[in-house]
Amino acid sequence: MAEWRRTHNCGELRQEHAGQTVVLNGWANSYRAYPDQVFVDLRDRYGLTQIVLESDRAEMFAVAQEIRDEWVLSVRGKVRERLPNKHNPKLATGDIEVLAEELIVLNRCPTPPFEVMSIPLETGFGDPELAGEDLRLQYRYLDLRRPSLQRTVALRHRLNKVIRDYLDQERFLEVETPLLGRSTPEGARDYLVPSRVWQDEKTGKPFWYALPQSPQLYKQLLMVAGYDRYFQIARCLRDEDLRADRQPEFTQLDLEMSFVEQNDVLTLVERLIAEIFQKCAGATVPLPLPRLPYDKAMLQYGSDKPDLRINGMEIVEVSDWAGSTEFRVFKDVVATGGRVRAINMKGAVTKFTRKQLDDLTPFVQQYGAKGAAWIKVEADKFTSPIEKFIPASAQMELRGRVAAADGDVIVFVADKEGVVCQALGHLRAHYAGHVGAANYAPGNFQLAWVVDFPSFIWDDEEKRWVANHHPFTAPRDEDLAVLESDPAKVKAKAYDLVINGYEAGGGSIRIHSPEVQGRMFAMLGMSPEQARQRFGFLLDALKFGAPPHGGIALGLDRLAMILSGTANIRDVLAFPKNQKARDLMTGAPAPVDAKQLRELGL
RNA sequence: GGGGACGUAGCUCAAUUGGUUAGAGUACCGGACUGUCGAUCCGGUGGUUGCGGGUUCGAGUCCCGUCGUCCUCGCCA
Repeated sequence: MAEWRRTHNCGELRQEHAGQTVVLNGWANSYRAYPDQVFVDLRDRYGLTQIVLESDRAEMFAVAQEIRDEWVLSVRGKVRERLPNKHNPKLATGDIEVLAEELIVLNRCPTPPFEVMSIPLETGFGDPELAGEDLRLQYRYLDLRRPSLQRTVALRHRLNKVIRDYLDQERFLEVETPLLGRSTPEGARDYLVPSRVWQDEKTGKPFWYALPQSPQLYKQLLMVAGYDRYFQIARCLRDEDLRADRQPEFTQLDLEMSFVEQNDVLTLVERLIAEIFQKCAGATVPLPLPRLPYDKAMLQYGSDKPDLRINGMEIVEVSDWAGSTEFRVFKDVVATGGRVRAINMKGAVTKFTRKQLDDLTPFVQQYGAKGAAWIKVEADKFTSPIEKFIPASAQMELRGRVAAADGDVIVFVADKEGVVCQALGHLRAHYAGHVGAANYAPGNFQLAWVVDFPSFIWDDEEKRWVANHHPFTAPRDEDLAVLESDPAKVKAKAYDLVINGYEAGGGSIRIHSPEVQGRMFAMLGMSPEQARQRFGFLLDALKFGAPPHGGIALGLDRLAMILSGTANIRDVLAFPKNQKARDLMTGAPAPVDAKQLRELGL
């Protein structure tokens, strides 16, 4: 058989190669057939090159006429400059073409279930008439041929490489930790793996491994072991319901450092982040990143991951004002310890119909609020269903409080504080684009650290304090004194990296003192025995000389989403699962043989 | 577990809001064409309107159930 292996790829030939004999391999991206000529655009990862096959080679030409989309071809031929006026500026290789002298069909392809690509790579990012996502997931290997997916796969590679290069330079060691571990009670549901070897003697049921929700425990053990700078690009698994930005298995950059305080971690990581944005998106991120206290984020933006691309539209506390109006809903909420807060949507009067204003109520009801009140601020009056409950003096005061000008729309939510935050936070994020308050231009990245998270949150159902982050997160030194007496006031040495409204990562300084760790477990309602049973090995390790340490985990899938400008996490994974955690290509999860189950005692 | 949207030709969509034989683009098949490049032109094949039931003289359209996909609340750090 003739030599068919490529000498060049489909994206690299230029005028300077004219006259050379080359061999190209690739997929037929499209074909255009004439009686005496067939044009084929040959595609690989690197680009498209036009092949011309002519009828003077009768045997070859007969085959060429059969070529259809996605056939795999090898073409030997001579590079030549295209005829005058026949250059194609849409193609990087558009100044040349390859006149085929020999054609080898490496593989035929049936008509694909959907059109892979009819548009040249360089002409646009969006693929027109993209087939349904479930169909594309079923034939993922075809979908992955599309340039936009090839770009994100390449981006993931680059992201990983930038991370490894940077952390290597910073003396970090990449260490792998087990996939098969022990289930721990806190946090998300585990994916479980039965043990064939270890079974309960009485029942014959297997014991279980758990797949890691994160390498959290291991990285702390590595710190105890003296590996003072560790990282891992680690797969994590959580058996919870999915969202557009969540997969059952996902990838974190997990890192941990010894002998550091919070600011050491933030400084090192934000330099890494700036490097990532520079090298993966060509974007310059100014350092240091803003540090935004959690309380301020919740008050102003109603979210612990605010989208800072939104200008203004900040939430204003008006509970005291609301209590002085005649509006019953406001008065009752304030009287029962709730909050009334407002957002001023600048210039929004002309942007909302009456119906759209009334639709604010069902919108906030998604988040548990009873409704949203609104006021149109016009020349010298308020227009609103609740206008009659607001005396003139209160109207004047409100204008000042929310800096209202004519043409603005003020929106209120009155409820328990948590509900108000969530409702107004989502309202702000949802309507910012509508009222033109946001700059969502591609390449606009707004990053910040959110710091000073509460250590504990009160679980109303279980009537106890639960760890906001996890039970190993260190409280701030100055809050240790009130750990037991006023837990609501205790802030943690915990931090989240927030980018464009996404939580891109989070971490904390860990407790390294067994004494403090004991107090923490006690606060969480865990007896020493229970704590020992659940985390005994870690508590033992901490006793054996644990250094002060802390770290962070960055969600690399989300980071890749942000860098590539997609809102769909499946776009940045080679082989994603769908929203019900199914792999539509392989059919997983699937039943297994009875024999396998018997061996496992199931 | 709850809420919402969607499901029509291989693919992407339409069908005047319950009315005759369900259309278009693309793909595919055949033909025409000496340079195309999202080729063009002519012709053709292709439909259990996701599935099951119901209402009606009549259902792609309305109702109930079910399956699937996406978004979302709960959940998840």
